[in-house]
Amino acid sequence: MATGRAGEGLTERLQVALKGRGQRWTEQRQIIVDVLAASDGHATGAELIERVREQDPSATPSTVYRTLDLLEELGLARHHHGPDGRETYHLEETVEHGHLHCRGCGAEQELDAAAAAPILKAITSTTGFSADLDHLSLQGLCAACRAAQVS
Amino acid sequence: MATGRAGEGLTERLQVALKGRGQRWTEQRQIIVDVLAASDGHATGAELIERVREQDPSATPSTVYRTLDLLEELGLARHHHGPDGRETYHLEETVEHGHLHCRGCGAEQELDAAAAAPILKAITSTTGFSADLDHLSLQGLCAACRAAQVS
DNA sequence: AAGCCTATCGCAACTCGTTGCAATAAGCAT
DNA sequence: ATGCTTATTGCAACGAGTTGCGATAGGCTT
Repeated sequence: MATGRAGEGLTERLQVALKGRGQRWTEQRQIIVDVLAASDGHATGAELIERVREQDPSATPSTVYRTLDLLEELGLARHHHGPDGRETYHLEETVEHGHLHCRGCGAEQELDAAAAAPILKAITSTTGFSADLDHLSLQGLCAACRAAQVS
Repeated sequence: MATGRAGEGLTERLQVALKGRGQRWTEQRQIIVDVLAASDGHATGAELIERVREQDPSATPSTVYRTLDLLEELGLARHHHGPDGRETYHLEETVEHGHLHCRGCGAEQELDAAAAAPILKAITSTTGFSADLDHLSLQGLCAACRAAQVS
């Protein structure tokens, strides 16, 4: 985890996928993928840019965001929006998961596929809608804060 | 519907609530509330600013956003983030509801409290988390798109 | 090895939203 | 009505993210 260097398999998969679409493998993209791999968990766009810049000061926001979009198209990365609307990215390697933001204590907990299954099922059965777990970002009160609010 | 003028009761409620907090009732705020009331359904921050400007060209983004925040504190308005992270506001008068964005056809459907109940219950029972319906903004595939995707 | 096509990059300008600060004005007390 | 306190406004600068465009450079062809 968080090796600081994308696994060889990952880089190769990318090169092949890009070539197949007539797209190119560049040093910049290597760096961005590495940074993303090193930021296991989540990172905002701004954070990623900052870290990429440490390795290549000439990198610009547009390039980073465009690469991030590309990685999403390839199904390699995902992004979701936090409660403030800011973007957060993570590698697809990371298990697909949802997010729960507590507006009481500000804590953020993850929601893995197993825990989410009953929820997604409830959504489908009441609305016919099949929701993407990765975009499931809820805000509310966690159990602890609800207990504390008995007041 | 969409009267273009906030109901008298609404304005009065606001004035009282503000006074109670040592805050002030201003022409700007009247305009913003009116615009919000006229935009039945939802409107992005930028849209609201534009409409407010039609009535008062001297209004600035900061004022509008600050007023919107205030209205939320008072429980009079709500905002949520669309799939692109942009903000969308609506009056609290509007029934509390969630949102479902279909990534297939781009349609957006609302999720009323009754339909959401089983979902919220599932969330609470599997995570102990009590989610806010108004921040429930899901992305996925609607029934129609899923059917069309049988491919 | 040289050349060509075009994907990618960096720049600059722009949109949406936020924040600090000084000037204005709302609403209370006199 | 006059003055005082301070909430609110407008401005200007900033942070995050996006987009158009000319310049660079990747990688295939010859």
